[in-house]
Amino acid sequence: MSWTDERVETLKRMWSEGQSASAIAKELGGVTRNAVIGKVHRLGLSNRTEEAEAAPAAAPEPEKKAERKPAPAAPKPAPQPEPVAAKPAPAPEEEPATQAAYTPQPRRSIVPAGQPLPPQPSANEISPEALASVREVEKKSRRLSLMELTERTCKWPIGDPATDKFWFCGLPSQPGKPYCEAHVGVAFQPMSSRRDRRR
DNA sequence: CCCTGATTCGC
DNA sequence: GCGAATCAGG
Repeated sequence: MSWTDERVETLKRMWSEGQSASAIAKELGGVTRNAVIGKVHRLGLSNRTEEAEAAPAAAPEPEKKAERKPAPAAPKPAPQPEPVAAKPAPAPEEEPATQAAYTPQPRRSIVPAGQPLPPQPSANEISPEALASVREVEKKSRRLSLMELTERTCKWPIGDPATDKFWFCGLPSQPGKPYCEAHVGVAFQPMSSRRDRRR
């Protein structure tokens, strides 16, 4: 794999979004996180640190001349490294909901950058045995927060996202699966047993 | 142990 | 320029 314009673009975008090098590498495919990090540095967009400059000191960097790329040939719209444009990416954080006001928020999908996910153990039609099993697992859950999830942690949501009583299972997930063994069981039910389940 | 980014350096 | 190996952390 080589760094085509498109791939570099994806890299830049994801990096600026705060995605981790490994996540980017996985997205791109064909490269390791090392490759991504190396590229990031070569591109000079290492510092994810831009803003955060409310300090009194005016000129933080009396740079030399105001040299700018004259853009030799390509009259591109100049996607140059904007000085202080990118915003810190408003984290999709939910207010802890001070057990008082319970604003029925239209639960938006709360999920990293991954593509799969949003299950919803709620109003499902699962066998009582399976449910009991899940309950049992929930007691052992690591209660991870969104930020703590990785490719190897179970992403089964537990609790109500609208309250602070919400977390993810977090137990070791099955290789290649988003959930732990127990949750894989209830998440991926064969059509056969699923069908015909009377209401 | 899982993960993160940073750096080095042979290619 | 590239990225594996390595380093330095959390």
